[in-house]
Amino acid sequence: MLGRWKADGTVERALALGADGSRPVFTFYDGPPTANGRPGIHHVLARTVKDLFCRHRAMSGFYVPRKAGWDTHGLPVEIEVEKALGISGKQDIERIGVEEFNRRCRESVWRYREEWERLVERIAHWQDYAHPYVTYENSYIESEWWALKTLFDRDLLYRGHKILPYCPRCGTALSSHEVAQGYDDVEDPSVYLALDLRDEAGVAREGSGRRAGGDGPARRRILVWTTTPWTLVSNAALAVNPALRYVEVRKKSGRDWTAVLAEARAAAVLGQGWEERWDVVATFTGGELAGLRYERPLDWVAYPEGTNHEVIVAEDFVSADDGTGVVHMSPAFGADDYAAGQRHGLAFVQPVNARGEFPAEVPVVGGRWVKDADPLIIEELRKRDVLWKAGTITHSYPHCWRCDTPLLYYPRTSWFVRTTSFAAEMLARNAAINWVPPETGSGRFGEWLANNIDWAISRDRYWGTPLPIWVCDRDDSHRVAVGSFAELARASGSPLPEPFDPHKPYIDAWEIPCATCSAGSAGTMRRVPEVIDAWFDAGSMPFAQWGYPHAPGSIGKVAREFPADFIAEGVDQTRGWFYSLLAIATGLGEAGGAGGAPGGDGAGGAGGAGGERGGATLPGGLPNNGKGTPSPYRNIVVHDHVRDANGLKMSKSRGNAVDPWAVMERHGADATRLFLVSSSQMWVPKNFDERAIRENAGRFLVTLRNLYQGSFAQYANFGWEPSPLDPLPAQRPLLDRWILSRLADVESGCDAMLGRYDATGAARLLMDFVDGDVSKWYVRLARRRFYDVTSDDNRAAFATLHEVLSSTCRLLAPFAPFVSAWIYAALNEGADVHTQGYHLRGADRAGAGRDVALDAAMAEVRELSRLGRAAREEAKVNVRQPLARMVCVTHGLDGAARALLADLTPLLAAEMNVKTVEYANDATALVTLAARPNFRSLGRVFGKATPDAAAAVSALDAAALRAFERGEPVEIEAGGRTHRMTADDLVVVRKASGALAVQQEGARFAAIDATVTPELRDEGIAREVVSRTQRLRKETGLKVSDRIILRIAGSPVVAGAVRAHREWIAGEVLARDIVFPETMSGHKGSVELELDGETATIALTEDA
RNA sequence: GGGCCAUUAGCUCAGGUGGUUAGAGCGCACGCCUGAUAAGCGUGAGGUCCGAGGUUCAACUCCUCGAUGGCCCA
Repeated sequence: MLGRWKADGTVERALALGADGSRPVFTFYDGPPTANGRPGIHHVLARTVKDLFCRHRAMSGFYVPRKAGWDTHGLPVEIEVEKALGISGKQDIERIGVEEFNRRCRESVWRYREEWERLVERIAHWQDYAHPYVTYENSYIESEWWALKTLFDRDLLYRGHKILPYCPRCGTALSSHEVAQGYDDVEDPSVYLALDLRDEAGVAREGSGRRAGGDGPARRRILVWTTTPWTLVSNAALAVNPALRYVEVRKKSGRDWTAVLAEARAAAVLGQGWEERWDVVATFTGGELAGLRYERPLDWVAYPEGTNHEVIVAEDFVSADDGTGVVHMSPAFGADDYAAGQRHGLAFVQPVNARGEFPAEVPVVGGRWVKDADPLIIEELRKRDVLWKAGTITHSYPHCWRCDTPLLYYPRTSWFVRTTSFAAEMLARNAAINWVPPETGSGRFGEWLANNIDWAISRDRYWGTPLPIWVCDRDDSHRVAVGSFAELARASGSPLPEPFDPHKPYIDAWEIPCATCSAGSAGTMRRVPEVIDAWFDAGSMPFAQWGYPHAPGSIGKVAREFPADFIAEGVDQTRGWFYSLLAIATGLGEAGGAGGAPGGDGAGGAGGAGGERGGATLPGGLPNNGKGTPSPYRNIVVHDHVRDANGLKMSKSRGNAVDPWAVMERHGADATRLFLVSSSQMWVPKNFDERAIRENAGRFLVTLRNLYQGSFAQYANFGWEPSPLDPLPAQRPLLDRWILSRLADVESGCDAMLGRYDATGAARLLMDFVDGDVSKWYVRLARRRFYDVTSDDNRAAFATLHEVLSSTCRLLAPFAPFVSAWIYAALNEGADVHTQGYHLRGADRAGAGRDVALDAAMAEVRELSRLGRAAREEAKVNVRQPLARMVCVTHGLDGAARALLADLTPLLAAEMNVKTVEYANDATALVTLAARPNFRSLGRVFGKATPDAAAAVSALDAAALRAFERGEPVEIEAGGRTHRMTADDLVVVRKASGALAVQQEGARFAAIDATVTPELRDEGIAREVVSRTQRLRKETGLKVSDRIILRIAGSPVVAGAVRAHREWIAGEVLARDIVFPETMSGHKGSVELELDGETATIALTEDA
């Protein structure tokens, strides 16, 4: 198929279908993968999901733009190159030179591109890889510059501090991804301090606290816990939880001081049974403690002027799970601390250098590595009488994954997008997104948004989109953001070189005369050194993939294709791409609402605000194309990860990663795709067991192929092809109408499920249909009709099977594009299934819609035959032995279905190989009635007495039940209460009794009369002879149309049976004659038979 | 350390709002079929519903605590 597609340009044609504006647009955005790692099996899942829904929508009549993309910037790329060069850390990179380093990064990105593209082709992920967006290309970067400038101009981009995990040995901050690799259990100090509260306006005097006795002692202390004593040097505040209860306690043995701590921590800090040794002299809420002042433990470093310090603040993050419920705050060394410091204007003291050492001028610990300073600090605290107790604790702490140095949380200058200022808007937009599954949107993502903090987008690295902000060397408050390359040329006064590379180090050479400075003493503006977070690259793709707004035509493109109707990625993207898309789109706002807040109505799809060149009049936001919501994606499918067969994460180090190529080789792309979506819902973690591919999806595909090759193609050679001579569906036999009805039902079911992004449901529905209805029932029962080439009935059977198989291919195409294309083309003169409509509606297939009554009747027949077979099994009479009669009791059919059941009875009789089928009623001796109680209904009435009531219902006799069915009142008594039965309270079941072989299930049963009369026996023998002869024909290698002479020798019983059914046997096995020689001895190819205790020998010769 | 999700037959999975007999497919066993044959059909055996408490007349289902695995944070 791949070869044919390539030769025909099938993929390109399909992708372009409707691009001329003839179809409504259904936009897909591809989350860009990095090509500097090999694709794994989880990528096959991701690609399958993307392809599947896009393909379905394209087949359903949409134009589906799906531009591929590559993520090419960022730390992972840099690390890859560092490894390749055998270097580590920024010093090494600077030594090699940024120019050379970035050149290698640019190459490294494409290391596996070819493999990626081959895999994508192999799994038939139809996407435009010929024109991908690449995040390092100039037009992409320029587009981001526009976005960053837009944010800057709206005061949404600012410079601040961020506390980052930092490795003092490598001199670099680590990303969260890197930090996550380095957690390790270590033993750290566990230090409790008792700090003096200052005697100022106390809470007690406000009357809000409750004091148990006396005026309070002279000395009041508050208990504080920390595992990083070295940060006490920069202590600025203490934090309490406003909602927690705190107690002030006094030791019973000594009355000279008190201590304050969280009530919930008292037992842990003061010891079990603390109430016996301590008096509670007051209780407060954390909120009441806020505002109190205290003495800091160490005064080695001065606080900056005008800052707040040595004060108790209330913060929600303080927990009662460990420590004392009072947290030591050092804004320079903790993210929570820093945030609180911002809120309360706390002193920012940073007495540690970039190597993680205290400067020499700090007393006691000067020149020490911070961790080595801990013991000295503890000793100092003891001397100063602020140490309560000191011990150690084992907990997990992050370390540098490269050099194993403990990381410090360290303040770095960083650029931020002020996402907090539009967090509410993001939440509102999120609420309009259809998340699949919904809980990811409301839960994981929603909570993340609710706790949103400003987005730190700068990185002190090399290979990334440079932050286009120039700062004046005279006054660093003079800043300008550059929104396009033309603007840079204009501002700097020098034209762009050819070629122009906006990456480091070249971009850093561009200088701009400062326009803000007064004339004559103008400073020079230089670019800030940072590059930006690669997530900003990814999140900019809705517009940057088209070079919006600079590139010609990009404004129209974005107007038409923003926002996406559909995206699909793994859960790990929740805080990554899903967030960056939403944050950037929300921050940029809409172009129509001139410079203002998002929410203006926009230009109603015009999207043409501003000229496309010139920079000065670039649009101030993204278009609103009238799709109703400005969220960058309207539907999102979140899939989980693929784990190994034992449920463990796949990883290189474990060696359990699965090579997708090997899987393709062994099972094929179709089976793999189908397995991945059908085996379980994609949003639960999937355990990947290769054997399961074969057993499920693989077997299904084999069945489908057999249906086509073995049942259709083999006989289609006899000359059938679709024609107006075929009977209309309404004129076809019930069996045909039934399978077409089922097909119509499955079609609308699959279409609806894919419409709401339930691929697993659709796949299972379709697979059950093909296996259960088509293969196990329709084809089996209709098989004989395919052999008789001349009749109308034969035409009906072929037309029906052709329709069923063609439609199945269309329904299957999104899941298994190869087989479905192959079979469809074979059935339909080479037509391409992928450009067909997915779902044919009633009008396209006259008179072949859903027939509910027929479905119900056939379902009943199938149930009865299942029970009937079980009954035969029980009676030990095989199916080839004809029997006289079968007696059934049906269940739950309405009038229309009951009428159809009568019409289907010949089918049931044939399937059961019985002469007659009777439907029994209550009067038959075969049936007894019994009542099954409905606990749900009875429970409402009887409560505790439900079990008794149920017993009473079960005890009702047949007479009472008949009366009940006639609508006469029937009562039961239980728990001292009399209750008149309603239809909800019980189900009347018919049970079998009598002499026949009976199987039943619930209220339905089938009984077989297993009596074999001599006539039936002869017939059985005749059928047996036919069966063996057919086998013999096959073994002899005869064609199905070859004529034979059949010879039979055997007991009188056998001979009699054969004579009695001579005509029929001859017809079945295409025998010109049946002869009965005296002996078969020596006849080559003769076969001994044992027939129901009799023996016989048969042989055949071809009749030339 | 915190949050979220999962745990049902040997395997992969179903099991609205609690209702007494917990289902399906595969695998397995046994049998059937032999004009789909490296196929097709049927029957059967397999389950302390992860564990321990609790709520209830009634718990796979609700609550609490724990175990294991996963994800995301720190």
